Amino acid sequence: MKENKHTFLVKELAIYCEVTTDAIRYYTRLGLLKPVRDPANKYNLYNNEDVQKLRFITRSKYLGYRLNDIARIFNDCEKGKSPCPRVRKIIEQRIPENRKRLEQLVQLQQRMESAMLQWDKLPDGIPDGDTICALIESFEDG
Amino acid sequence: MKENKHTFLVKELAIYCEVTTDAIRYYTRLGLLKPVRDPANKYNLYNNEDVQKLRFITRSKYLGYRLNDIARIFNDCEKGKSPCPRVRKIIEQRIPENRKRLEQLVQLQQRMESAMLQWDKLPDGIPDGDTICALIESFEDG
DNA sequence: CTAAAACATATGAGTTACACATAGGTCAAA
DNA sequence: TTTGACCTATGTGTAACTCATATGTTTTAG
Repeated sequence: MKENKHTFLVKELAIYCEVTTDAIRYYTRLGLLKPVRDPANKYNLYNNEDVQKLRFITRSKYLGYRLNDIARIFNDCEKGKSPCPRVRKIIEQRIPENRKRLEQLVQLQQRMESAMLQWDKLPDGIPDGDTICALIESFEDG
Repeated sequence: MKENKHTFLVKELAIYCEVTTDAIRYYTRLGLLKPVRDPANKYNLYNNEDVQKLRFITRSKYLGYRLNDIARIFNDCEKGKSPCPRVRKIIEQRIPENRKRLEQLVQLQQRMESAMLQWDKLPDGIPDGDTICALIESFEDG
């Protein structure tokens, strides 16, 4: 008995699922959500399936999936194919990617903090022909 | 006696400074580099000042500055104004921003790894009306 | 009844820093 | 002279929206 035929206008769906109307419209443009058009006024009518999909999108993004990953997942489902192998494969790629990105950001953070410390003792420079910014040009790693 | 009037074509500069020609052209489009045009063939001729600027760009990016930050820094210099106060202010903003981003990525990493572990024991699901992807929908934090 | 407020639509620009592709002009070597 | 390597400008694609614009619709207040 899941025949709950409730429909939502975009803002109602936004409030219900705690996302912005802009995001919903964007997902709709991408074809991730497929609302029915009210012929009277051309408004988009979203239903329970869209609620489920939208929640799925939110959860997927929370796990690092991108919108085009999600599009492919939906595609698998429409063809009656299990999306799970794809889902596993994507996360296996994304974990090392993210680890790398993380390490880069950690190092950037260290450089920035190190620069701040070094610069605390330095005066501001006046631009001459040789120097653009005394602070940046004097920075040394380590 | 720094009157070294050597000039570089784009690829020469690229090799000399270890950046791509595309990047140099992009910086040039943005106005960060201002090569002289050879009237004979309309090629861009970069000089020592451009070498200095290009190296400055590379160092600045290494410290987390963005191209439009760098544009403003160059602007200060052209007006004879010290860019240092701006440089300090930017890095003070960027450090907490980056820390926040870093924390988000750490948490994402934890979620992804946690998901991988949970999913190792789970079979692939077949799409039915209720489930899109059994793995993603079964994921629980913590 | 009407006018304004609050909602809806589509569409295009802006964000970041390039990489890549296209179409075409230039130059050196074989 | 042709070929290959170089140069130019310009447009597209990337990620996931947000914001702005112009315009149509529905509801509500006066």
